[in-house]
Amino acid sequence: MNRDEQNKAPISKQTLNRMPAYLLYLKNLDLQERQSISASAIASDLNLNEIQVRKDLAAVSSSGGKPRKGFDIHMLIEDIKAYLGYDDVNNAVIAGAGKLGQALLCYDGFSEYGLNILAAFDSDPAVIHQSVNAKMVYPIEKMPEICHLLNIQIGIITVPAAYAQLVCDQFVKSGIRAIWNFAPVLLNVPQDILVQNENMAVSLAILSKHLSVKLKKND
Amino acid sequence: MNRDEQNKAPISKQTLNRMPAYLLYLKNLDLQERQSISASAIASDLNLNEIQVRKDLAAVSSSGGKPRKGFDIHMLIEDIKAYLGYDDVNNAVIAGAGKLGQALLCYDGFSEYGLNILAAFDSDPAVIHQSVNAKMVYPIEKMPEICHLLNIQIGIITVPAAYAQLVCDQFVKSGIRAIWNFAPVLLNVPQDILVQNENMAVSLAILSKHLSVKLKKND
DNA sequence: TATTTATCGATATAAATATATCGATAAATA
DNA sequence: TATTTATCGATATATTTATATCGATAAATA
Ligand SMILES: NC(=O)c1ccc[n+]([C@@H]2O[C@H](COP(=O)([O-])OP(=O)(O)OC[C@H]3O[C@@H](n4cnc5c(N)ncnc54)[C@H](O)[C@@H]3O)[C@@H](O)[C@H]2O)c1
Ligand SMILES: NC(=O)c1ccc[n+]([C@@H]2O[C@H](COP(=O)([O-])OP(=O)(O)OC[C@H]3O[C@@H](n4cnc5c(N)ncnc54)[C@H](O)[C@@H]3O)[C@@H](O)[C@H]2O)c1
Repeated sequence: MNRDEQNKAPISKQTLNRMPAYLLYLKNLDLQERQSISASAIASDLNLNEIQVRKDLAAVSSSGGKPRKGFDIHMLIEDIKAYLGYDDVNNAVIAGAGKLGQALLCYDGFSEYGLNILAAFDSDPAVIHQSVNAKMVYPIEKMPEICHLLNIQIGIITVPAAYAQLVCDQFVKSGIRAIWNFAPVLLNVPQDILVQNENMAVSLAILSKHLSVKLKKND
Repeated sequence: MNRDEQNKAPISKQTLNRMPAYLLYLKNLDLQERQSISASAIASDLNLNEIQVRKDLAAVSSSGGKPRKGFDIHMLIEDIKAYLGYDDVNNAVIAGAGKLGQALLCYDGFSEYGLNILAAFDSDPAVIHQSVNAKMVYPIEKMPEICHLLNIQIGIITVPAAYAQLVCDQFVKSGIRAIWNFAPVLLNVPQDILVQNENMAVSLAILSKHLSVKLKKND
């Protein structure tokens, strides 16, 4: 049990958003070379404010940092993983074994984050009953049965936009509790189901704004 | 020229993040059925605060809303697109024509956001000199030449994590001004280059936290 | 035409988040 | 061992973001 679960205030959304970056940074440090690191050093490397980093880390660290040394890297990694829930394995399935769906099926890196993709569903006879990266693609009609059987928590949507709501409804009926949506659609779900949109549109807007500002300065 | 460019304060980051959702929502409205919509109605449909929506829209709308009617849907769509920079076309290339890179190459939806992917680069002889969705995959060595030739602004990184920094450096040398990075790596770039990370880890952390909280409540 | 009303936009307040200050302390150094 | 110092963590302040209040107004209704 970490300090958060014991007595600390819930962690802010912004802090949560920064956590994966800290984790990535810490994992790339050479543990042979050093065992601990200060919030100041992390802040400097990640171009963040030093106090912000210190507060973020204090919020998840189980043991705290030490003056003149900082935080124990290994413990901090474990604390962040535990906080982010990467230690809890969640079963997931994909709806839509097309280009993107297959890329996700083939990616083994998700296990790092506790995501365990077990199977996929599709409506196209050309892909069903085949396996992709040792994961079966089932006909979409089998979704309720298989989801209940495998105790699936997360449904991943990679069907064309036009079918996303339909497939979403099927997921809800199949007992999933969260949806990871890659289709450019705003999904309607019951209150207790979480929809996490992977919205590339936001990234593209930020890129586009950066470029247009730069262009203007050069004018 | 919209009101922002004329005289208004710069728009907040949070407002920018919500814009793509407004745009998607507005695009799905039936223009035959209705020509205008109120901030209150949008807020209700998107589960957002009404005042927040009104302020967000006021920040980008060129003409403002009218009492009892709201905002003109068509104009609002155009205003948001212009604000997000989706009207400005930016040329891009992909480094890494593997599973994910090819999915991106095949996706034609990016043109909606002003992203124009022209070609890809790879080091694997099995994929180079082939075309994917009518876009050529060139040997990675040709990157500087082709990027300069095609006036590429954005470099998309879909190589394995271990090669991401290397490829990133090549992009910088090739004169790109922004990077869209899908590899789980924190890239080092010069000050004036923007790195936009497509960090699926954040989504997975949010999903995981949602599920773990739910589980606890049921205990 | 007068009245009502939904909605806007401006201004005010509240909440969340970021940054600054400073005393305490563990490790390094003299 | 005494002194210095980098860093922490607590508390304070500033900034950003979200929400509330309210008068003005264009459209609907009487
Ligand atoms: N490819 C990308 O890079 C990319 C990027 C961003 C977003 N997206 C979104 O992801 C989704 C998938 O994109 P894609 O490029 O993989 O498309 P795709 O056409 O390659 O794959 C879609 C798959 O969904 C299946 N399908 C269609 N209707 C179905 C249904 N009712 N039930 C089950 N399966 C069904 C199809 O048979 C196909 O295999 C789209 O919504 C797209 O907008 C894709
Ligand atoms: N596939 C996914 O769903 C997914 C999801 C999230 C993140 N990612 C990340 O995206 C990246 C690509 O994933 P993928 O599944 O497409 O991998 P992949 O192995 O299918 O593709 C990688 C491609 O990069 C090429 N490559 C390797 N080194 C290169 C170099 N030095 N120069 C040019 N090309 C080079 C390879 O030849 C290959 O074609 C990885 O960093 C991965 O972590 C992938």
